[in-house]
Amino acid sequence: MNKVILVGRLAQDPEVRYTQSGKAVASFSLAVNRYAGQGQNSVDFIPIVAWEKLAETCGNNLNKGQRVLVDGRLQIRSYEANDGQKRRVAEVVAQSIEFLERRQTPPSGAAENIDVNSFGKDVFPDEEIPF
Amino acid sequence: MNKVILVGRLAQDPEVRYTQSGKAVASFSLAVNRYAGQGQNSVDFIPIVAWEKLAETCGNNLNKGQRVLVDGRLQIRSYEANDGQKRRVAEVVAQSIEFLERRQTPPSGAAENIDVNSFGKDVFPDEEIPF
Amino acid sequence: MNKVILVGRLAQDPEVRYTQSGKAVASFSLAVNRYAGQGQNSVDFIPIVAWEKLAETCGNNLNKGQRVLVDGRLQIRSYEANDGQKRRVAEVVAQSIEFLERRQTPPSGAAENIDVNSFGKDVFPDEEIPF
Amino acid sequence: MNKVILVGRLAQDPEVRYTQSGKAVASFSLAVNRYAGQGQNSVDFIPIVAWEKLAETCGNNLNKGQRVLVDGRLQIRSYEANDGQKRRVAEVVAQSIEFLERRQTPPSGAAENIDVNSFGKDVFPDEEIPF
DNA sequence: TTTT
DNA sequence: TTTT
Repeated sequence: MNKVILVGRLAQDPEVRYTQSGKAVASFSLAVNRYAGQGQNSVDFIPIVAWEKLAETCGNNLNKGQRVLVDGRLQIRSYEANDGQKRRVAEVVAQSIEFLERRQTPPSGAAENIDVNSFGKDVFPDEEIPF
Repeated sequence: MNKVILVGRLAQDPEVRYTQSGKAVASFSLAVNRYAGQGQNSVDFIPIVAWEKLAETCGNNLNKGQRVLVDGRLQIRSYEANDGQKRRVAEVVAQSIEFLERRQTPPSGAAENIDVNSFGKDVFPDEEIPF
Repeated sequence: MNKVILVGRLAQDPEVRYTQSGKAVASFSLAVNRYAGQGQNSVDFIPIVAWEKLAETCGNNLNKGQRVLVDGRLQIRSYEANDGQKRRVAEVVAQSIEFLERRQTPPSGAAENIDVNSFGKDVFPDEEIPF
Repeated sequence: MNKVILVGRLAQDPEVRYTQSGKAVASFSLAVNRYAGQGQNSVDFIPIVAWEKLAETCGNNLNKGQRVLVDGRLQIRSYEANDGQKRRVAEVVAQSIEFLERRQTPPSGAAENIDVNSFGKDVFPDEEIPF
């Protein structure tokens, strides 16, 4: 059991890249408000990653500022930093994303609440992420 | 909504420290197995933090290897590294912990499944964590 | 661990009643869309119950049609039906409710996304529910 | 979003039946302890349903008394009672089940913590359940 | 840095 | 109908 459920707003437009094997990967930062008691609210900026069809759905339908619900798992990934040091980064690998509002600037005919529940349910190994 | 639910085993005994204001903080790494398809299982080592009464319950009742269910929220914390650089670390702030098995080496009379659901439900601001 | 997380729309205005001891209880039915594959979507109407301050917040701020996120636990309650038979009903006891959109017909100055995370965290016994 | 996460013990051995179309369906009641404050613990007996491969895994590996974690969704199902009246029943449709302890009376070589995460992820319509 |  |  490794489950994460977040509601927040995209802090940026999703970036979609492709692995060498051709898999789409979307990544963005999610601003999640933290209720810290007496009017002292703060924010966590949480890195989100989505793969394959779900990645493309994100790229095509999500924009900075939009509110979403992300259902996924928390993953710790190791990478080599510029100074040659090994560092760890945590990110949420999205398994499904629910759109909680229509996009700010509707380009085509984006319906409210596109359900992507059927995409991206697969679990991926620590494949080469191109970023 | 910022919810994390994990089932895993303590990768180490909990360390309990105290803030300057006297609050207990327990921290440990949780080994969460990842089902990566065809017998290719791997692990995420996820940093867990608990506060106050829940921290003390952890210190008194948990040991390396024990399996627990952690219910909490995902938090990104900034700190200054040794080289003066600002770095971010993700950790799960436990709101409750369910013990899924009795401890390996029962010291007193530790019952199976001590329910700590009533402790530590509070949300803490980014207070000075002493580690 | 008994956790339920639902996103849906109120199928009706909340009804607020009071127990003999004076506790507020709100109840409503939540329409939760079910993604049933190939365009075959259906709905579950799930009974929600909220207590005390959270009940009052519901009564004052929620209306039929509004979309909310409910975080709670699943409870089975026994009652005696009109024909004298004992029957069981399942309901979700809300621990917190996040408003995912401003109300349809703003009466006062209802802000978007009122956070009620701090209310209603308590667990209630099977008290006499007045309905 | 319709998510339910429960930890409890099987109140009975799973019953496995088959629909007319040949799909396996397992059902059992899960005893979930409720922490009701001051030593006043009570229990919810929650109906669980599993389909197909997951149903068979349940039938072959689970017994009364075993502790499991159920991850699923809450579903309201209508049926016609013996007296001709329409009635509703709530049940949790399991999407995955994690075994939190080895079975009481190991028949073959049941390993601890068989991971069924890869089974039963599909969502089924309100198909004819044979019970 | 790591658990079974 | 019920688990530890």
